[in-house]
Amino acid sequence: MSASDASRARTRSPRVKSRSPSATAWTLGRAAKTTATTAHHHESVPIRESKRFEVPSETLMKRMGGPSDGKAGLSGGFRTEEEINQILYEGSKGSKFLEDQKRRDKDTQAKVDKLRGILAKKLLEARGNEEACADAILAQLEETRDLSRVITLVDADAFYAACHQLEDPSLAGTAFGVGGGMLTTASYEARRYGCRSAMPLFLAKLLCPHIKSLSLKPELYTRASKAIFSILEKYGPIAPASLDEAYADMTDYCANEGVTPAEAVARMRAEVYETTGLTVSAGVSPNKTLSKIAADINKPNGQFVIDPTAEACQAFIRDKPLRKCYGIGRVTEMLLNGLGLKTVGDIYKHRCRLYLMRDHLPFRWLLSLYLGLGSNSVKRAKRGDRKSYGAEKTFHPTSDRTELDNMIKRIAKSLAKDVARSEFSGRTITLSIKHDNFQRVTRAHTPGRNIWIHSYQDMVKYGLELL
Amino acid sequence: MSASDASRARTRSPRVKSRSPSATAWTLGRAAKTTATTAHHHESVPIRESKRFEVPSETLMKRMGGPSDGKAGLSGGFRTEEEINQILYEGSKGSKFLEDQKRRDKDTQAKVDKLRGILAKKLLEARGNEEACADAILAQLEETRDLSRVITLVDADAFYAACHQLEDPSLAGTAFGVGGGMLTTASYEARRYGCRSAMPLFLAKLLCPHIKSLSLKPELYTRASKAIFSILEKYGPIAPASLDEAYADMTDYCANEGVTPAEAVARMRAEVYETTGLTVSAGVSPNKTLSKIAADINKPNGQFVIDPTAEACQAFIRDKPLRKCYGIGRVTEMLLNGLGLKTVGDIYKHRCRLYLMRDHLPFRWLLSLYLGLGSNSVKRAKRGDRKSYGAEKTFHPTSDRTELDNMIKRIAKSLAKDVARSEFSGRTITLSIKHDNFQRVTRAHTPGRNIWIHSYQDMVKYGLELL
DNA sequence: TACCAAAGC
DNA sequence: TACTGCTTTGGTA
DNA sequence: TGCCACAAC
DNA sequence: TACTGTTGTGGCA
Ligand SMILES: Nc1ncnc2c1ncn2[C@H]1C[C@H](O)[C@@H](COP(=O)(O)OP(=O)(O)OP(=O)(O)O)O1
Ligand SMILES: Nc1ncnc2c1ncn2[C@H]1C[C@H](O)[C@@H](COP(=O)(O)OP(=O)(O)OP(=O)(O)O)O1
Ligand SMILES: [Mg+2]
Ligand SMILES: [Mg+2]
Repeated sequence: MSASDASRARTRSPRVKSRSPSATAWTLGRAAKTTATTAHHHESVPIRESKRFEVPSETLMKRMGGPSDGKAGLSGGFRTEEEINQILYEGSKGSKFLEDQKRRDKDTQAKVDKLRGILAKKLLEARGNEEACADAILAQLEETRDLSRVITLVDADAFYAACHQLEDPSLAGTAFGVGGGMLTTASYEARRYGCRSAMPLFLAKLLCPHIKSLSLKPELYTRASKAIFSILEKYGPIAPASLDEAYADMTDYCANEGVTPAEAVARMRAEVYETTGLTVSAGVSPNKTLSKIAADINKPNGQFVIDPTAEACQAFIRDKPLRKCYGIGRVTEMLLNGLGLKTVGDIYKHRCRLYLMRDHLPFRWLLSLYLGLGSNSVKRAKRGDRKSYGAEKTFHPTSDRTELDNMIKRIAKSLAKDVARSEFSGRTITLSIKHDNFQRVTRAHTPGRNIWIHSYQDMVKYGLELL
Repeated sequence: MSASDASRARTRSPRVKSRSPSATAWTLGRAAKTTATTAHHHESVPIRESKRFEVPSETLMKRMGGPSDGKAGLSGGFRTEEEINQILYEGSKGSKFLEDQKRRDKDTQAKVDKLRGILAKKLLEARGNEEACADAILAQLEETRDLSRVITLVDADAFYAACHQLEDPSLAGTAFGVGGGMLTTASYEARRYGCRSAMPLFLAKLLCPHIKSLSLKPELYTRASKAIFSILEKYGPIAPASLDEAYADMTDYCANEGVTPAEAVARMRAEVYETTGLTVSAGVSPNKTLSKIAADINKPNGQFVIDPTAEACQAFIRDKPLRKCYGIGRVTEMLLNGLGLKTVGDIYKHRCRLYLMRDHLPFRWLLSLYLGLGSNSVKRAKRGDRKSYGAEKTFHPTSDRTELDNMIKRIAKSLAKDVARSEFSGRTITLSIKHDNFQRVTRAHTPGRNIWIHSYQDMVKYGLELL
């Protein structure tokens, strides 16, 4: 940090954290690293074996599938997951992205090791009452079970792709993806080859050389989204969860119409299709947690209903891999794997050790997952509830500070425009830089409790000086 | 980093590691942290219990004794170690130093947890042949045992203090320490109160209010050191390990004079005392590792001889706490404790798990420790072997960059003088800054394989620009 | 409050 | 050759 | 090579 | 109120 930077930081930036130099030292050494020294008392220690030939670990290979992989259980394709991951790995070899994936994999492995260590210690201190404690909590959670409502999750099939297909019906049945350079989704035909959301086009082409890619058309999706939601609303209160999915509370509809949930949802899906030309899939159960998982089961253009009984709920979720649950991603899955859990049912099997680990894991949430419990509150968020607006752009790596500054300013302008249009204002401005090794640093500043930021000038004034 | 820094860095400094910005993002948020949000699917999860009342951990309390504590088994004082640590803890409460100790303690605990986790995993994969493998290596190491030499470690008693006492005999029997503000050593009388090396004076006074502190007089110690070593040389080749301790190979002396090692060492110690007025303690065994530990046993002014048999060597070291071994400090001790080892004998008991952990621990070195093996090579380092020179100074924390720069330059001058006097030159210059929270950052630079640094100008030119 | 990791679409 | 852009949550200091 | 943690006196 | 100064080793990226 230069002198001028330092002084600015001192007068204003809180991120210095009152850490001041209190000593300095110089060392002048023959070399940065001294080789082959006789290590005093270690003289008799033989040299450690050198590292083995590098072979990608199983967990790293799983990472290759991208974030969406493992969640949506794709099947019926030309290749197995292993073959797909192998191709992706070969195609990624030597890239900085892969290096970053390796780093993350190592970090996660380290977390797993640490957690297992804590478990080992806790097991020694176990008092023998863990099962009783866990069971007591299970009983307490069971008390809260509410089977009275019909909660549906509706999720559009290959949403962006379907929207484009509406515009251009000749796309039907062809392999294509949406997004320039990076796929946001892939048509079901493309998925058979292994193409997925969040996959770069150049890799998708390794899997499916004839894949076509379409540019993003955001207006298309918001329009379709509104069309879908306005139909859903006829069946009960809804809570949109993203552009292409929403929860609906269809309890009253079923009661009023005297139809089963299955029938009600079938009607709703049919109406969506007839009105918009889009197919949606749905999951139905007494709560959002289960419905979310259920919606994936008969995708695309299907539905799955879980009977509103405690038994059906538990039976449904018991054998599901933990990764299927909303909130359990790659890392949490590996952590739980490390403790010996693979499926939701294992939560019960290992409730003792989970109880011991309750300070390090969301214990009660896991138990309620096992019981098939979940929230059934379906409330539409108000527009004013939105917490933040952001804008981001990736560019060719640059080490030219001026060029960087220009980029930063351009993004700020774009955000400012967005914010102005929505009449939003905030108190904390955050600037984030992604480096070409995919590491990110963020710098944030809150000028004051009552100081609201809206304009481009404000953003740059407060944000850009953070570096 | 400012524009000017960045450009300089690009042209010269390797520490940028080719990490260039590749994306920027802005986020404008309502607040830095949003409170009491309803967490989608986690809604039914109750809030975690808040942290317990803060009470210092056992390991943190052990830290209070300072680095020397636990190594040198002080005993016969007025207070127990626990009482001493309690007083030191109270005296340190609220200080940044203590915060740093807490941080380090936490880091170490995390390491322990991680290691235990790895162990747990390895235990699952255990193939059952670990004992055989370990025993094979033990046998192989046993082959290397060499009992033929008489290796002595001589270590002066309360060295700096003793030097001062020679100058001022009235200090004899009184409680005093050496060092302004920070004690480098304490007289044996002061040690009875708990005063130790590396203890700040203000804490020493809590333990021993009448302690006197003397300023450092480096010439005194180097002179005394030379005097001692020149006597040791009469008894065989020596290898100084610090100002106040040296290894001596007395094999030939014993053979030529026809005396036992005990008698030879007694003579040597007597001669040192008669000539210099300083008492030294000594350990004798077939290797440096054992002699080092042995020298502490009958301190002060005593000696301990280990018979040159495999049995005696093993019996001697078996029940010693691991911490007594050279190379096992606070962290390594805790790591080994975490694996269930406390004494050197436990290395054998747990050789199977140590074998499993051989990639994460110095396995063979630990085994040879258990066997009581060690190097017996006693070679005096040549003057030209020295690898680095350094200088460091602690000052009142400052956030004034100019003041800091001045300090940095002053230290560089002091180092340059030292280096000039010794006609040393090096290729890597390192600048280190200690902050008031005791965190350190270091920046190093090697201008080139054939570029040698000696002058103040070189140091500042290459070093100061590192920040 | 600030920073980062994880998770979702 | 090449790996997005958006929002939210939770842990930690 | 550069950076940090650990260890020792 | 307050917690050094010097040298060396070893792991990791
Ligand atoms: N990683 C991503 N980056 C950007 N946009 C994404 C990403 N994942 C999904 N989207 C967009 C495009 C998707 O069509 C839309 C809905 O996502 P999602 O429901 O998960 O998949 P999908 O609707 O395309 O297929 P399906 O639901 O049939 O599995 O959100
Ligand atoms: N942490 C330290 N910082 C600075 N100087 C130290 C430190 N520890 C020791 N010294 C100096 C002062 C000591 O007198 C000298 C020799 O150290 P050492 O042999 O460990 O203790 P000692 O000789 O003072 O007592 P004894 O050997 O009797 O236990 O080195
Ligand atoms: Mg969808
Ligand atoms: Mg000594």
